[in-house]
Amino acid sequence: MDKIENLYLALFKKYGKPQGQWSLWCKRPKTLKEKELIIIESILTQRANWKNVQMAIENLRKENLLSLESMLKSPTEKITPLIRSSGFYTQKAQRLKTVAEFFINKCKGLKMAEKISLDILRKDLLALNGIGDETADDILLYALEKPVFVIDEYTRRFVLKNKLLDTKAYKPLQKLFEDSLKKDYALYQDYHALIVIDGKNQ
DNA sequence: CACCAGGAATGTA
DNA sequence: TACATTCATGGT
Repeated sequence: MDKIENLYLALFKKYGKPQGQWSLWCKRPKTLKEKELIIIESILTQRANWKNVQMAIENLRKENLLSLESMLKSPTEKITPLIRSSGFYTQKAQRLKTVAEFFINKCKGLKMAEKISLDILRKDLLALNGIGDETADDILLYALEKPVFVIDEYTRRFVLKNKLLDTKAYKPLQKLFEDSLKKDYALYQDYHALIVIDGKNQ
């Protein structure tokens, strides 16, 4: 009888498992390399459409820059022109370096980062320049497979459309989903992806 | 030619 | 807390 749960079932019935761009982000399990790619994509996709992000990803791939390790070693001036198509390229080049530095140096690698508690990790990510609520949760949910529900513009429209809650604030919306659903990262991944897929379909 | 796309930081009231 | 502005490209 829970509305949030029923809306998920309706979306899944309509679209099935998230496809296309989401097939990697919702893949389970993921290799370490795939997780690093998702972290890089989560930065590049900030206020950018997926097609433009993929052009940047291809450029990075040609230069073997799709790992956090190589990203950290590469000078910012080398990254900037490669990610031009994703927009805000000066900022994003710096943000990629910041995130790579965090996971490689501070966490001693992605594998070690996964062992850190969700609360600490989220706080540390938010302290980084260029990482806000949404990007932090993208990384936590899709790359580190932590049970946090991602709130974005599509989710806000979804909540508004279904009259679930009358606010745009991040935390209350996140709590709305997390309180109504089983604490399951796989469910959170698919649900959020389906909300975006459905939103783009409108 | 105007508007928008998986945002975030900064400043103002 | 709630807006407004800035950063910027490629697609429609």
